[in-house]
Amino acid sequence: MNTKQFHKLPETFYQKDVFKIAPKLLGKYFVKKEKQQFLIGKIVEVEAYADKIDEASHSFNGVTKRNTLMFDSGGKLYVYFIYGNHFCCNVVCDKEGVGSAVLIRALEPLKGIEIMAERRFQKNEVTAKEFLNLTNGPGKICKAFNISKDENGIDLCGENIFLAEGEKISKKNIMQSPRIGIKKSKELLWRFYLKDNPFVSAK
DNA sequence: ATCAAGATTACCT
DNA sequence: GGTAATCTTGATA
Repeated sequence: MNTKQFHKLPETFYQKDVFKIAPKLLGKYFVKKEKQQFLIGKIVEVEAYADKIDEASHSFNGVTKRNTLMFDSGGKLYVYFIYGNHFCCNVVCDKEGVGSAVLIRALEPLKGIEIMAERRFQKNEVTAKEFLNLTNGPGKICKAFNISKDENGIDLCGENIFLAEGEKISKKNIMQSPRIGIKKSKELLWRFYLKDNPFVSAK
């Protein structure tokens, strides 16, 4: 298996408004190339984070040491550490100077499931219930895909971690809701997820 | 220097 | 459905 068989998303895909990109990420494949094999998950839930108008965003108050990548040009991976335990990964959007990114909240595991299971549950077989629980949350995705501080800033147009064309999603299957786990800017409906997909983190 | 909050998760009742 | 765990970051002094 090599990367040629994937239709990798081009740089131009990412250099647009975050609010346009977020729903388009649904159905795309999130791919990580590892020594042993590829890990692949279909994106089923995301959240958009913007600057200036978005009080919940890390970028709301301008550039800091942590959020610098959000202001970089689109097509990078922004990884941050939260609650003393978890990493979350985001797709940086728009042109340089705009502080926006899309949080990847849930994946449907497609390939490399044994590796994900080992990292999440310390065993390579999973029950049906555990399968649904593998990557249905931002911290769980990073654990299963072994993504941490070291992956912060990775170029999504490179060979290591990238997004690829996946399933075609019809508009009527895209649900919209308030974002999860935030206190400010709750009124913005910037969470997008696939209707009836069992790997979505919450209703 | 100090401190409170946080884009979560797992485990409990 | 509620909450403890856990520690980095950014704001304030």
